[in-house]
Amino acid sequence: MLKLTKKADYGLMALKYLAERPDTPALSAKDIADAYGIPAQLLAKILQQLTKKGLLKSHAGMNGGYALSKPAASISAYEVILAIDGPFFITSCTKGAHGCDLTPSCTIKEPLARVNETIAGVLKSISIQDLAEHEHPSGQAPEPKLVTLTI
Amino acid sequence: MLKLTKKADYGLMALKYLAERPDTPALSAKDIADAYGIPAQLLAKILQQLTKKGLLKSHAGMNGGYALSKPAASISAYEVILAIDGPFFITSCTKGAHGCDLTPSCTIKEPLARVNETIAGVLKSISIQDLAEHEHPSGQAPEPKLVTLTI
DNA sequence: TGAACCCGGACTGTAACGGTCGTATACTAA
DNA sequence: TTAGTATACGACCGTTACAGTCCGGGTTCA
Ligand code: SF4
Ligand code: SF4
Repeated sequence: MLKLTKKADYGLMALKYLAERPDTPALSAKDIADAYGIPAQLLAKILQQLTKKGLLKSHAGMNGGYALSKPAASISAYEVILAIDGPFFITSCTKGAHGCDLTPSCTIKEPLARVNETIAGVLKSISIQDLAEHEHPSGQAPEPKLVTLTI
Repeated sequence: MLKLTKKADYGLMALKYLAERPDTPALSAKDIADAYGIPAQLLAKILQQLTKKGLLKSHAGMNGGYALSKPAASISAYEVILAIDGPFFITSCTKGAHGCDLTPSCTIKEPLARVNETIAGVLKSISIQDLAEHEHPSGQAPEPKLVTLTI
């Protein structure tokens, strides 16, 4: 419950890895997979999905691989999760697929939808660059962000 | 991914239902289940868990049932989820159970832990009373809350 | 006593997740 | 031109967690 998919997890790791090496033209899926110990074939598929959604640019052939299609600061964790796992909802009453059948009688779906929106806001406010820059050696506090929650 | 369990969902509904009827001594699991269309046996087990965690008080026998053990304002959604689904983590590297095996090489677990903490904060700031009072007929905005996020 | 209620474990079907395999395609360096 | 390196894509499968059911107990009260 309320757990991130490992695929999304891996995707974030890969993007961070790319963000830390902005000068390299492209990195192959195998390179990134080896760097962390992620199953290579699985990572490959994840990167393909990210490419299809426009977050990455791919290049086949020798010395090919993947590169960010946007600056790291303008890629949010939300986009990544969305691209990999599809639209995400805290509850099962999504209106899209087969939602729960007691939607009409339910009285908490509106409040929960706000919570959903809030969490999405949290994810949206985190960029890949935030992840890549997470080293604060001198101990100074990084940028704190504010999220508003309205029940 | 990132989806609330239906059990937790049902638990929140039940607590809200109880919070709206503070005068009744006790309500049986079947009563609440019938009110919404939740499978009765399933709800029963959920309420038992909540009782074991101290969020509810139970009373067996005729005219028995469940009642809140605390005022609705002091029960957070976080507690409910925690009681039903156990300690929740966004990632799989919990250190408790069988976490993912690439924890040592992973470079994003600390930032994600902060995100986890933030989401937990969101849940903690929502009380059952907030859910029960969600009717704003006159259209006035309800209490907005602030959550700080530090990457 | 018995009806109405709580308690708890065992059990099962289903679907999503994590991961693998195989093959087709694209590019490029030699 | 050809070999090698890479992406692209779909099919496949084992495991696990979730949602729900069943049943044999205990309690309380009328
Ligand atoms: S309708 Fe209510 S019970 Fe059903 S998934 Fe949505 S919030 Fe949960
Ligand atoms: S260690 Fe890294 S990859 Fe593994 S679960 Fe934690 S965050 Fe995800």
